[in-house]
Amino acid sequence: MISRKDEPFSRSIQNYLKVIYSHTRENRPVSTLGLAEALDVKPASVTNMLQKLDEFEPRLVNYQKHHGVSLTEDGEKEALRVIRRHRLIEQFLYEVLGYSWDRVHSEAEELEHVISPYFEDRLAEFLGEPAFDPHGEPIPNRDLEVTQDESIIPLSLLPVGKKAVVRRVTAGPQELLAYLGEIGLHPGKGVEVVERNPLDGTSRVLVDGMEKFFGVGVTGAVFVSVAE
Amino acid sequence: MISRKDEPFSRSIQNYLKVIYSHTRENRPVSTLGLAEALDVKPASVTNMLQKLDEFEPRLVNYQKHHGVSLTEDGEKEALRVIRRHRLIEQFLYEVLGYSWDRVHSEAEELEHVISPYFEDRLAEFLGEPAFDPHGEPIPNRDLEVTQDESIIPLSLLPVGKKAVVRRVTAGPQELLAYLGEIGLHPGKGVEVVERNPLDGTSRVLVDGMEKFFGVGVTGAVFVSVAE
DNA sequence: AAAATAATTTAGCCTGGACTAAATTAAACA
DNA sequence: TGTTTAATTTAGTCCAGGCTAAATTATTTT
Ligand SMILES: [Mn+2]
Ligand SMILES: [Mn+2]
Ligand SMILES: [Mn+2]
Ligand SMILES: [Mn+2]
Repeated sequence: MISRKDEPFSRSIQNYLKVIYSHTRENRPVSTLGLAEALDVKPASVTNMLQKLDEFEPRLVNYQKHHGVSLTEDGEKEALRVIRRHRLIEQFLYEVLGYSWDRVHSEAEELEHVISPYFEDRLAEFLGEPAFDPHGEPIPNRDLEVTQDESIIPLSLLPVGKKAVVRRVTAGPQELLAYLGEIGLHPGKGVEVVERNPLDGTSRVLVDGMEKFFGVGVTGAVFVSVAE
Repeated sequence: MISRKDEPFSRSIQNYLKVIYSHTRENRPVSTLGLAEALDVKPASVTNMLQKLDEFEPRLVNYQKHHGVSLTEDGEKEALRVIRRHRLIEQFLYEVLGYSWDRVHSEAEELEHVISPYFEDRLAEFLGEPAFDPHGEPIPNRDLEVTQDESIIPLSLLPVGKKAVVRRVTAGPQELLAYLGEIGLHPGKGVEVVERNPLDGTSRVLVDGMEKFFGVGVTGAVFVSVAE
């Protein structure tokens, strides 16, 4: 039983919680190996940290030896706090300081651990309480509620010929993001699949008046909503 | 001999360098005790760190057992980099996010270690390459040059009856700064000493149309330039 | 110049969060 | 079901940067 002492969680702990959160959005309990990769840390270090996290008071994760971890209510709250800061900062860097959207992530990854609650509030206010970050990811509000639009689908599933609007571009490798930005594939832009290879899913896509070719690696990471 | 490895200096090291820099602006080599107080750390820890700093390659400080430390060229460069970031951030918090000037310091104290060179450049540009922070302290420019106005004097030395303009309010305890802000004692404001007690230096001061009473603790920390 | 006091340094310890190598457990396959 | 392989955990280290207590050096006072 480790007491909380009212100190903020360490930067390491915050990173762990955030990664556990995003990974459990998809496949339930996360594996040690998965965390190790995402955090760029060796598996033994992950086990170590999970054991600590598991005996925090109040408990932040549910950890079962050899069966992965998931977040408790409290762990999820904290993860969402970090994510809110991260995305607010990204939005600030993009809108105010003129960063390109492929540069915002690494900077936010550091700042998210350092700004005070007061800074967070002032920044959110200054930005006009934004609901989305530059990649189209939802920013949890002050009460940590996340608005998740149900009606969005990956571009890989958009039927040929249907017009759609880009809603979210999930951060892949920095260079990919840079490229997609250059060709104008941003949230809000219209897109249409003009042809799709039935074998490997490769698509010809009309974006910003130009035709481009994407594999499923790309079309699976771009989310769109079909124009009504 | 400790190699640099091109990693950035740790947050601890940055804080040490910054404090050594400001303390040596006044009284030459800084004492272990002085550093310990300023850094809120025990003297033994300071000695420890100074020994490490002294064998960095390239060397950051000149340290002589029992005779204090001072910065080398390289150490001063690094200190100025941190100070530039600190003051740019303070200016941002004050001008853009609407912080009061007594709240900017503690926030900047953290952020100064975390922002990237790119962030620094973008921020400086966004702010219009400011030369002073909210307290009137000079912000080193991109080449780390500090403009120091020679003609400013502490309010404690301003002759009775001479009109002057506030130029700098050196950060004291937060509450004092908050009070001085409330009564309008900011850089740019006019002031005049209407009477001074010859015994203890206590002064009646006209500021923002109101008369206030200050001890030398205050008047020594407020710097003014005499109106031409 | 000796004694008393103050400042500094040394020695040894601790904590967080990483790592490697070895041991163990779970999963997949024959 | 037994065996091989993959994932995970344990055990023991390391490093930064703190700390306390004891030892040492400087400074001041008598
Ligand atoms: Mn992070
Ligand atoms: Mn994002
Ligand atoms: Mn600092
Ligand atoms: Mn300042």
